[in-house]
Amino acid sequence: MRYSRQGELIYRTVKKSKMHPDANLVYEQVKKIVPKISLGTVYRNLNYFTKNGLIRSIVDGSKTRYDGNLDPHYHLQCDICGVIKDIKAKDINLRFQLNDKYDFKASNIEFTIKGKCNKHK
Amino acid sequence: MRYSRQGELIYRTVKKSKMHPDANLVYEQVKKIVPKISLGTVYRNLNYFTKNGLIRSIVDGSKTRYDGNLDPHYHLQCDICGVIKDIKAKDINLRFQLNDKYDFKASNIEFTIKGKCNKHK
DNA sequence: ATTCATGCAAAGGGTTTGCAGGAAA
DNA sequence: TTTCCTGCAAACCCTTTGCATGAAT
Repeated sequence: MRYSRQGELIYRTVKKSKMHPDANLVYEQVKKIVPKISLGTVYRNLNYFTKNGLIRSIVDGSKTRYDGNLDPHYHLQCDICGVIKDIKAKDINLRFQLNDKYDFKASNIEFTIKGKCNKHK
Repeated sequence: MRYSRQGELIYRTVKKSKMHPDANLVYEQVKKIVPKISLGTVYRNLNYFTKNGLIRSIVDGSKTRYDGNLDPHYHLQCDICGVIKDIKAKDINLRFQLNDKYDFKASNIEFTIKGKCNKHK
C-alpha cells in the first residue's frame, strides 16, 4: 500500500494505544492532527493493517476493536465497563485434543475471559 | 413472558437446530409455518430467551448466532465456510491463574478455535 | 376487559463503497 | 503523468424500536 500521512497516523495510534480502541476512537484521535480525515479512510486503513497482520482485531459486541500488541496474548473483558485488558498467553495453560476426534485444523484461538475488573468489585 | 405460538416456534427451532442459526435463518424457518411472522418478533424472542438463559448466543463477525445447547462446550469455527461445531468442554484442559496477578473476577469464558473444517483440507 | 406480544415500517449503529479530486510515485 | 488513497456521502447489513392491532389471560 502506498504511503499516506493518514495511514501512518492511524497505524501509530493503534500501536501506541493500550485501550483497544474502536474505529471511531482512532478517528477522533487522528482528527486532532488531520481534522479533515474521514471515517471511511480510518476503516480502510484499519482493515488493511488487520488483513496484513500489522495489528489485530477484537470482536466487542456489535463492533470491532483494534490491538497493536502482536505478542501472544488473550483478553479479559469487563462486563460492566467494557474495558479490555491483555493477559499473557504464558499465564494460561491450554490443552486440547482435536485432530483425531474433531477433524478440524486449528489456526487461531480466540480466548476471552469475561467478568468484572478491579473497579467493580 | 406470555405464551405465543411464534415464541414457541422460535424457541423450538433454535433448540432443534445444530447449525447455530442466526436470526434470519430462524426467521426463514419459522416463516414456513407462520408466514406473516416478522423479523422484529424473531429478534425480540431470541433476545428474551438469551437473557433468560434458555439459549446461548454466539458472536460471528458482525452478527449474532444462537445455540440451543446449554451443556458446557466451546466452539470450532471454519474460516472458509463459517460453520460452527461444538467441542465438549471436557476435551479441553484449561488452566489459568488470574486473581492475584490480574485482579479480575472471571464469570464467563469465550473460547473459540478458528481454522479449517474437514471440507477444506 | 385488560394486558402484552405481534406485524409493520422506520430508525439506529457500525461498516462499506462509488465517485471525483488530490497526493504519492 | 499515472496511480491510487483520500474525503464525502450514500448505501449496506444487522438489529432495535414506536405504534396500532390482535391474541392471550
